[in-house]
Amino acid sequence: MPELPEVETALRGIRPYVIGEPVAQVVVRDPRLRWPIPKALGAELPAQTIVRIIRRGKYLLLYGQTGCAILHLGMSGSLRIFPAKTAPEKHDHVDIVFTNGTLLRLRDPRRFGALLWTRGDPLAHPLLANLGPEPWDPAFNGAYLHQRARHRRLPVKSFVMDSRTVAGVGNIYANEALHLAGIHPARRAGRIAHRRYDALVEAIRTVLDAAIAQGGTTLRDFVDSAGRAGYFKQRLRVYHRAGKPCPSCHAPIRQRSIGQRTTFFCSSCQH
DNA sequence: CCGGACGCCTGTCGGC
DNA sequence: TGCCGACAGGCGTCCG
Repeated sequence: MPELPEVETALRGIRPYVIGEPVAQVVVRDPRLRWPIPKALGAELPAQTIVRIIRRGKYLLLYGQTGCAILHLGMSGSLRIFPAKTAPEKHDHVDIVFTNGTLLRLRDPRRFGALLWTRGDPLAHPLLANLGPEPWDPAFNGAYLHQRARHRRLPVKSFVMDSRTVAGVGNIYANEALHLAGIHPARRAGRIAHRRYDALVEAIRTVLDAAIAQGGTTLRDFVDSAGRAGYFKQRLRVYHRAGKPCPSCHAPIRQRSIGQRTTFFCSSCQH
């Protein structure tokens, strides 16, 4: 599910409820996520206060005083704020209960998500150490992409979905940004001109900004911290729109698989 | 080093 | 109505 805009939506929703709140307890009903939830999380986080929350790519980092929780929502994860007495439902694997009578609840039906605990710098954790720049980082620009793509033969769509290239761009927004930039998703990354990479950087930022403004995209699972769906689905130009008219030229949107991921594009406007 | 394939897990949907 | 395969927003790991 969640790509950068959905994780950012989750962050903005939970932040006011979580920052500065002392943790009373951590309830782990099922530790079997992508990696087992470490015992240290439940042992150390209670009695601490969450002092800071940031997003890095698709990761959320919840900083306590002696360590940091690293959270990833995988394909189907979501975070909700509830009154502390609210009964859990199926797939509600973890609660972080605060002393003020609220809790932060992680639901993840497919359990591709992760919740880890580190005492060191979370940005140096192996899962985060090799992430590329954030999309709005000035270092993420056309020259950077053009340089990094040199001699690479993989499809540009796979190239931008590689988290080492840029953090946070998943399947939906890669499709959308490539359409906005007029670049065919199967084009070899090393055969795209510098100027077209300038356009792609702008397109990625535009699409992500717009999606965040709509509270993300809900295809099925995703809800924000208050349980509301995101509305960017209504603005999708190509994703899940096979056979429907291209918003630019009205030619039918095509669908094929690239890099084992479903890909949507307009063969008339994207080259 | 690079690019592609696989597998993790559960739920849903379409076709027969 | 029921069953069965295909597919789904991610990504670490393995293989050639």
